[in-house]
Amino acid sequence: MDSPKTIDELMVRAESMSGRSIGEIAQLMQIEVPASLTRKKGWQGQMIEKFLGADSGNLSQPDFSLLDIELKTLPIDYNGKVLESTYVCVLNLYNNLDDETFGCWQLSAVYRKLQHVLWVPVARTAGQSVTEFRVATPFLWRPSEAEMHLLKMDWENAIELVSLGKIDQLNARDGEVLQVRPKAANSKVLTRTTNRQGQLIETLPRGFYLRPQFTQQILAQNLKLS
DNA sequence: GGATGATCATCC
DNA sequence: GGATGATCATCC
Repeated sequence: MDSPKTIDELMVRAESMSGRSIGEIAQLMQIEVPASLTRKKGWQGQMIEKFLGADSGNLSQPDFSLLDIELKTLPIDYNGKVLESTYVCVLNLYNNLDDETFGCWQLSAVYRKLQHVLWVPVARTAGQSVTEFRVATPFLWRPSEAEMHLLKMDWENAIELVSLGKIDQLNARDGEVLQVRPKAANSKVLTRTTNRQGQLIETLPRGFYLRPQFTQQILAQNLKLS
């Protein structure tokens, strides 16, 4: 599918998925559905990207580059409860002190990606096959000033610890809405960072994630509007 | 039962 | 390894 040229075009495509099962959408695209997501964790998100014509691949930029919109699928149950946190992007641990943009929120990948998001909630229940998962109502979201402030606070706190070489003090308990958790193939993967003395060391790669309570509120706001 | 830390697939 | 896409699995 070509990349959509306008927001309207994107939303028409997104809305065409509403109420359809994953099996139906996969069939339209002639893609085989895995029996389980255990070994295909990103499969659903990538299928929906393809269906909507996302064009960024694995570049570090919003999925729809022309529109500057990021796509996120959101796993929910049939009561509308958010089931998982939402991965945003990697946390750059290699803080080059010469890089004055390192601590700049508005230049960060988190800001860039979250300033405009197309959420595609997908409902599922335990024991259900992936084919039976069902797309709920996709919606566009821009963080409110208050939401943006919360994100910025959490982001700045994380970045400050990294800048000080205190990545070891940063864990998933930090951050009101945006947290930092491991993001790697396994716990033995290493990436470069610096310690308190500014020496180069290696540590586990981390990523930024939105807490489920936060995305739950985003979902609730949208339900009120529709 | 929810949250934290661990892990899986793919592309380059 | 590092980016994309995330969910799994264990702990508390």
